[in-house]
Amino acid sequence: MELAIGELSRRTGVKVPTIRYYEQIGLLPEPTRTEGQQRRYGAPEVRRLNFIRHARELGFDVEAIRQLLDLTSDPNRSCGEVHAITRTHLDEVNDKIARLTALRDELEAMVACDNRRVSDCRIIEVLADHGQCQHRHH
Amino acid sequence: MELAIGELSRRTGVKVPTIRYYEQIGLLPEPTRTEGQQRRYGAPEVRRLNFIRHARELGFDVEAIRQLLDLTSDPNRSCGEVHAITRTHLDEVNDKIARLTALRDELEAMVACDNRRVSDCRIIEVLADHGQCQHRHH
DNA sequence: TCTTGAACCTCTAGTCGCTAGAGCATGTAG
DNA sequence: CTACATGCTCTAGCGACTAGAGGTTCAAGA
Repeated sequence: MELAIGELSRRTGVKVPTIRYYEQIGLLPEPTRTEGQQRRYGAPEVRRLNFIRHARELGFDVEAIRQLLDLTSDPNRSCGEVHAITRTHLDEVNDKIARLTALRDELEAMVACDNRRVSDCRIIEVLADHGQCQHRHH
Repeated sequence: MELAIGELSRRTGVKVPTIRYYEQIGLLPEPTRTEGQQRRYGAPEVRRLNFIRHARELGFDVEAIRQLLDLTSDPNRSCGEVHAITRTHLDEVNDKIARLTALRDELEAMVACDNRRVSDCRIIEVLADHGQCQHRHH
């Protein structure tokens, strides 16, 4: 399987310039090239790039992804190191889920209220109160 | 209540330069100033800034926040407009929750595996496989 | 009242993670 | 063997901050 960069892009949903950017910052290894210097990729790059995309969408920054990728590329390394990295994210992720769930409830309430007035919608209040730990529930 | 910018920062968790930046891009109104040109804020700014912070943390971009803020500042406007904005985000939010939940399960599995080898951890595989069938474009 | 220093001011420039465009080269399909 | 979609490099721009230089203000303590 020999994929041009455009085909890799199509299969992963990552834009062509972004793929080149990832190569530039060392997230993707330098691929083989044709005589005319065009990049050619294989199955491992598809997997790696899919991983990168999903990790990015889920809020991991490039440095964290780099660490995870480095760790897993050496399969003899102890899981404890991955533990340390993932642990940090686990709390964040749980926190995000909690707040997104609260937000979803509010958004659904707003979507349902449709013909009424904005003044009846509580989204602003609820969001503004969050950090205060004072929000009354409805 | 007359708050200096540093006090507003402490109460909202938004850094001082970020507050000035929000003013610059029009997310926060220009506040009153002292004789010596220092900004002074009141309760409404605390609320507004808290709203902005939480909305940002939950992934709303500045333009969306601006729209929500504009809409709600005119309480006679129909909820339908808010509906349109929130509706768009509702799908994204649900999608994020779903993928974060999947990630959390994987992270928890990894954290639990501790002493074993990275090769036993499935996070890379799971994340790499996620978008294989269908990807949503935002 | 005066002094001191933390906190304020403006302005410019840098960061991260892309994204777009110019201008030219390659490679595949007809 | 030619057309032209796709590829290449390079530079510059964007969103949303963040950091630093260099100077000013304000409030608390002597």
